[in-house]
Amino acid sequence: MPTITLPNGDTKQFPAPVTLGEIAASIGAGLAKAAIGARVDLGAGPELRDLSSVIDQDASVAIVTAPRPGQAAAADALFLMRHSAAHVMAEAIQDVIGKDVLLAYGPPTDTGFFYDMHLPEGKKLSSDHFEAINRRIAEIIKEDRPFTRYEQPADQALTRLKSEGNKYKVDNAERAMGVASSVYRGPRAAPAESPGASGREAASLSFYATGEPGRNWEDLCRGPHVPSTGRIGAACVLSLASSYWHGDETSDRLTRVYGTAFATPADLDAYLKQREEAVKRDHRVIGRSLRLFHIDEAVGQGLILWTPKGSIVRKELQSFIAAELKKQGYTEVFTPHIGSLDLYKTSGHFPYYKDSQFAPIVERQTLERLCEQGCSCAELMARIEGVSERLAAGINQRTGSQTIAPDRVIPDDRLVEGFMLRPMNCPHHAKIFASGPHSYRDMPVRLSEFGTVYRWEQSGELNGLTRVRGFTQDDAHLFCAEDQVPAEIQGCLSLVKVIFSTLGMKDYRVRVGLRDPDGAKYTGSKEAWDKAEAACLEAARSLGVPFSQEPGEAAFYGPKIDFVVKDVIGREWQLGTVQVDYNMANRFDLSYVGPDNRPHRPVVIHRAPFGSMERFCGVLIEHFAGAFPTWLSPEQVRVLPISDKSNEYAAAVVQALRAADVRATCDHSNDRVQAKVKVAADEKIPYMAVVGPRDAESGSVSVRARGVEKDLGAMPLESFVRAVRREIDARSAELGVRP
RNA sequence: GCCGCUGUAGCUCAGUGGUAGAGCGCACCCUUGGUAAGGGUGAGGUCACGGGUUCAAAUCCCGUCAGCGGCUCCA
Repeated sequence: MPTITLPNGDTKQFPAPVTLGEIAASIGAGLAKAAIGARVDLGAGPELRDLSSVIDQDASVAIVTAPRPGQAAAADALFLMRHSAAHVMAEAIQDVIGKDVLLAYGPPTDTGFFYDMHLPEGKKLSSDHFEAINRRIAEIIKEDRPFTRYEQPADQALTRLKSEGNKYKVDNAERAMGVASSVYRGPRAAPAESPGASGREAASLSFYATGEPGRNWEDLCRGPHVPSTGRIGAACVLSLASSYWHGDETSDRLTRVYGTAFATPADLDAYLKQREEAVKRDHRVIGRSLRLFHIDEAVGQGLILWTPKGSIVRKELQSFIAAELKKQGYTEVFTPHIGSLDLYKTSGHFPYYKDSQFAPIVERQTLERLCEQGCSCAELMARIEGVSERLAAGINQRTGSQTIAPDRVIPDDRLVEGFMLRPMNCPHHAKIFASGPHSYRDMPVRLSEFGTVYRWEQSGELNGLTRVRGFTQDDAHLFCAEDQVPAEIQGCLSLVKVIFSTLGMKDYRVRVGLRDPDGAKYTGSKEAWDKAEAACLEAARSLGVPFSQEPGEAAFYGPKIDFVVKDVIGREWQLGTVQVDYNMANRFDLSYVGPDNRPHRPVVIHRAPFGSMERFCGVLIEHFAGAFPTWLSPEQVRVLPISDKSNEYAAAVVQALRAADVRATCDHSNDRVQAKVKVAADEKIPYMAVVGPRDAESGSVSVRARGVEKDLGAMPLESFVRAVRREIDARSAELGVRP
């Protein structure tokens, strides 16, 4: 006698087990018609289920419906459609390419779905096949075949899958049954689930036929699905990529086919259009057309050349944050881009991350001498990577923990000294702190620097401004007494908030990176980590925005609070970051004198509200689609003389603007005004000042603001200059000059 | 780093074995025009780089480099 609780609190009693479809029908015919699945809570948390699923105990049930025309589809509905569309696409691909394509894993994602598959030797799938595949997808949807679920005892199902010769499905089934030996930490896009596991004990495996089992296409799958293919509004294949089986780079390489589905063809169309539009916002495209930055093969991969226009944007951002830092009592320092290898052995960067740093720089004479002595490459490496006895003893003594492997320690006279391009700024700042005595009265010491760092990123990871090999952090290190940590974290978070609110960036998420309980890469004591993690969580809670806690995302020296945004393609990038570090002070033996006249260890906070200037500017270009607010615009006003006859007055206008520290130029070309307007509009310049004989006579300018179809009319030059100046000073996000 | 795709003028791209092309941009000339492209002329190319096949290669093959999309990484 199941009692069903509906979302509005009503309850319904059924004399016998019922399907979710029957429950929908009992509520209303319209609902039954619109239903495509249901969200069910049997007491263990809500889960999505098929309409055919039988409920034989008390439960909360919310029917998931396909949206009415014009209504936005709910996440659950899209999930069901996309999960189902993955099956339809896989069937279509097998129809087009061949039945011998081995399917591996095909989950829904945030914006669609993908299916990983293994193509048999000699077979190829390329975008040339998309048209045929999409046609077949449309046919299958039109055929409106039911998604038919059936179950088989696990051992029987496994035998069958083995006979079909698809090792991926066999593997899926084994994992679903819980017999797999290794733990599957699924790809981030697709959280680990047990494909085909029908119950928690997985005594049986479930399959879905698109139509009639045994006759139509089918796939091992745990579900849930929409009732029939026709209930997938519209679906299409989008792109091809590659992936590793289980995300393991030593495992098989698979072909990943991305697709998406929407409730209606109109929604799908709108999505595809939006994707096209997004590409136009790509910072690499805008960066080239607006000449904001340049990457040159001859300079090197992932190395940014800031052109004059981009440099203005970056410089304005730096001045903006510098003013905020001054308010918070920071002091500025300058340090070199390179440091002794020993420094990074002390800080721990070299042993922990040597593979993601540029190779050490060793003096030429030393190398020549070693060559003459017949030193092998392997020997050289060992002697560079080794740690001196003195250094190892010091580090171990201070931290009390074994941070240097014994085989790393070699006699000082065998050691080859070198330098490194710095991967982080903190060691230099630590040495500045250590260079003089500090009283508790002077704490915290806040050292800031726009510090450029270099990291050896894998070539396949490089991406425009967002992932580079040399970048400048708006870095600072706060050396605090322990009881100052919470307030200082708050101060850092407020910087990030000022940046985001000034620039009108609302679409970000906050991530608290904690240590992975099984991870071995971390340095420092458990007690220190516990304290640091508690401080970060406390600060995140006070932020007033939702945040996620992510084990394994911590830095090797401490936990952190990150601000993450998405680019136009939907990829996530970490921008601002605040990291608590209880380790660096130990490693560098930093101290301050407390009120008790005894030395105390400071706690160090690393923070970079922009993160990296390169990445931030990349994201910012996309945020504004290149149309920067006036204060950030490389060119703020373009003066457009009607003809040569007005050149003299135009020059006077430019001069007046420049005198007020407004970035202005004049378009002297012999084009007509129409053309000059078009060019200035394409360059996304905030204001145009059209000047002709009439303006020269009255001392006015005819103003046109970006994004406004018509000109705003004439206004006195002086008031225009004043208005623009006021807008810049306010760092206004909007163009506000009006006559 | 791995898989796939791509690489032709400053930019966007056409050219599929037989003389290297277009539009935009650039230079110059005409035009002196009041708000999203007036007209003309011209310069500009080791067809990414290196090898191979061929009478002949931008085009076919191999390798390298770089870019793009993923994956894997990411202090």
